[in-house]
Amino acid sequence: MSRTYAYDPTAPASIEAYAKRLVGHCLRDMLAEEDRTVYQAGSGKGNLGDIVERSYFKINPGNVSAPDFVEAGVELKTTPIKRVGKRLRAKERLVLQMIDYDVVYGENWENSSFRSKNELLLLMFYLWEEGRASLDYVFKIARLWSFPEEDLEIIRDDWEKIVGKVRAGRAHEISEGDTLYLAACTKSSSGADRRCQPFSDELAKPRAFALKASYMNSVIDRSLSLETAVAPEELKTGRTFEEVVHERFKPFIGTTPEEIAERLGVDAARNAKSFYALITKRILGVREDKKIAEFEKADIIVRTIRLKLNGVPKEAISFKAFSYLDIVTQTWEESDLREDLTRRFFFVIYQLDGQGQARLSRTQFWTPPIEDVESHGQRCFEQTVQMIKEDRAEYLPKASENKVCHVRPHGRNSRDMLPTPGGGRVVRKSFWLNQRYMAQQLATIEDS
DNA sequence: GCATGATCATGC
DNA sequence: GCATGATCATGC
Repeated sequence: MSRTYAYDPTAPASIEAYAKRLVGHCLRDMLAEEDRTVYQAGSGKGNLGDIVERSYFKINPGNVSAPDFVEAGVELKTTPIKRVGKRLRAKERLVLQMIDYDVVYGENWENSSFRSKNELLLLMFYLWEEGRASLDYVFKIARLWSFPEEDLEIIRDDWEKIVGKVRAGRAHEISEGDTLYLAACTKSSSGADRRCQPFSDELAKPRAFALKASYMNSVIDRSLSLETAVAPEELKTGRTFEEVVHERFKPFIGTTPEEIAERLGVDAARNAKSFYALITKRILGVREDKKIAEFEKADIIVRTIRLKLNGVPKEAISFKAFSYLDIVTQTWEESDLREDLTRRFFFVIYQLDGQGQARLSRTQFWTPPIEDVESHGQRCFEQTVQMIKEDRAEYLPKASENKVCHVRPHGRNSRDMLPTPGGGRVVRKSFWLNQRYMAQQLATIEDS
């Protein structure tokens, strides 16, 4: 007998979309009458996590080593946050899994049950409030979470450290302070509860793998600062993410930024340097104080370009300033410049008329052609490094010397300087994409 | 009119 | 307080 779900239990995206329906609501709003009365009567006393699993998602997870949504490989975690001043903080650490001292010592990281069970989490954060019934806690964040590569490196080290103590017969000496993100927290019903460990006669406290509250705070920050522009349903129609994004801008083509601001209710000063960025966010349906989730996740650089009558951008495109001391230690292959030039860009392009009035012209995704990057980009980088090493940081490659990019000041003012390897100080600078080059690129990809 | 140098406004 | 993305100013 297959039961019917309000979501597709084999598809993480569908599970997440269903989970997000709970955001802004409490369980009392969402559950059928019979479910509510069960929990009010106390018979299903269980914590909020149990109620979410059984009554909201209608799953009945029992297997401790498999994820809750077995087919989708998704592990559901319901966890409280609290208000601290204006911010939302984790109320507690997030317990992921009991540590079985007799099993874990024989595992390695790659095939550990920790990894297989926690590969993809569905995090449901609710706002805990003093004195409220748990059915009335309001959910704030619902999202899939897989550990970013850089976090996973540290979590692996943490895991190794904890398992290392078990292997050394020192499970009784484990401390949460041993590790950075992943901790082995004590977990017992009674304080006197003790377990055997495989390589020592000493009894150890029962412990569980848990993400520290500080790590959960970073997850909360990363979740709240992002807002999705394109809903999963919009991609079901066979359109690509990029097509959907272009579509959003279409109704505004030919109109001025002032008109767009008016129509979308953007109340920002026209002279604000973030004016165009705000318009872009509003067109994509993202609030001002949020970042555009898809662009952040895909590392896409969003920039506004204003084209002069002759089709050349009014301004060059800057990257962030570099450190003279740091850049001379980089090789081209692993340089920040190469990384920047191999990223994808999303341009919102306005055309300026004879009076200097801008009108939205089109939007364009763009990645610098790799042959340009590996030739002109590399030459610009290597000349820059060479000249800095020769203590000539004042004379870095100019736009007239390179087809693709150049180096130019990029600081607060001419007194904003950074140390050079030669012991001097030179005005802070960065790489910039040449206006001419961008004009040529935008012209050739115009109708793609 | 463009290349280069200088600086601003904002958000974190 | 400062870095970043954006923009202004100037000199040829």
